[in-house]
Amino acid sequence: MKNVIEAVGRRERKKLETRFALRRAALRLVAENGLDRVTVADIADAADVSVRTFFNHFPCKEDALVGADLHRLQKLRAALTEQPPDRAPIAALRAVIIELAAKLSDYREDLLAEMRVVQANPALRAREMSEFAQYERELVAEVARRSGTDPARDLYPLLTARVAVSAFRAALTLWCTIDDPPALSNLVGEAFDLLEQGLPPPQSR
Amino acid sequence: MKNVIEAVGRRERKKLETRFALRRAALRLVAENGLDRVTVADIADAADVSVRTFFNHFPCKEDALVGADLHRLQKLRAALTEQPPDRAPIAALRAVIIELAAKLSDYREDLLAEMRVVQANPALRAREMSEFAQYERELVAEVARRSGTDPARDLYPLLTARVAVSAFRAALTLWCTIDDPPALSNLVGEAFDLLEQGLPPPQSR
DNA sequence: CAATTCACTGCAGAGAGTGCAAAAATGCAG
DNA sequence: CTGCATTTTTGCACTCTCTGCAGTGAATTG
Repeated sequence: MKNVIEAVGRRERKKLETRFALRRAALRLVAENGLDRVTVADIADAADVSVRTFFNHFPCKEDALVGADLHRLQKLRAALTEQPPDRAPIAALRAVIIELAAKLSDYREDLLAEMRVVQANPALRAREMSEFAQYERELVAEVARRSGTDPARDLYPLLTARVAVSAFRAALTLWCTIDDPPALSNLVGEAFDLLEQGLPPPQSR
Repeated sequence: MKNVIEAVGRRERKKLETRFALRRAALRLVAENGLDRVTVADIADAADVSVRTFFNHFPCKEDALVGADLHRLQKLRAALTEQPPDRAPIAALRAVIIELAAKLSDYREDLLAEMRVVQANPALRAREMSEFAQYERELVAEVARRSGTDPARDLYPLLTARVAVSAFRAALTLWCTIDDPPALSNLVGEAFDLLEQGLPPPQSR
């Protein structure tokens, strides 16, 4: 939840303001009372706008809480495309995901708050999962291109993309969960190390 | 969608009948018209029961279409617990998931139909994803136990469980997608082979 | 053949979400 | 500053989802 509002005109700025106000209010209320004990009317009231305005910004209550970031998604795929073509897909994925991780490091508190709310509500978990699924789908196509395989006939691209996202998710979860965590990028690196070693059991490390 | 109704009394049998009738009607109608052009009333009518009855069987419209199978979930975890303790977690996961795959082989047609509907509707995809997330959570705990690690401090169990589910999903997707596929168990085995080799790029295979 | 259990039903009501047209705020040219 | 176009916000009517409750009838039990 970035408060950094870098828009130009007042109109755009105000629009973003109400959007963030709604998002903030939604997160706060749901954290306090639980998803199904908060109505859209409550959220709109707390943000001091009408219910209709809420639905102008978000198609449904849940989207005010999880909000998929399409912009980031496209940038991720672009970054992957720009990786050197001789790099193995799993290595290329590692590089771009570590890059992404570096950008997230500043938002640990916000991510933590959001994660708590999401974890507590199955309906939100479902949304978050499908957000990650979007990432997977984008990456599958790119892995297929890089490796010259057909995702409709070969397991490799599907598996590799999904596994990479799993690594990111695992690192992110741990990073938000534990006290005094190492850098997110390091955790992501660790996860990819494990992957590239074929997930050896911890005893043999 | 198994028509195998193995219940005892007439009452139970009829209950299952209406449940399956609702499920069938829901799948058919949504396949034909799309999720948001089908109301619960439509589904109930098609299954010749009241709307209220629909909600006695399913908490929401979507659940009539994806239906998480808690029974299977518990059996999977139990199977994992019973694996020999000296087996590496990834190998134990492989074994139980291949076992699960074998049980699914008979239902390819039904799974395919369901998958088509699910793929076409983001809201259903989200639900399916969260169903898989349930699997992940069950498996995390068991991997942690087997490997003596703490899922709150170590990446290993989280990553391993999620990656195993990714392997299963990737195999399942491919199995339902391609014409004349190999046995699902073989695809799952292939996926785990790739994992245990650290996802080598296809050129080096 | 009672007595009980349980799936099913209808109804009333709260909440989610949409379409539409009017009102308010903003941006811009003269 | 002033009028005009654009965009955001708003209220209203409406459909659909989902829940609680009370009642009916068929299946089950003894």
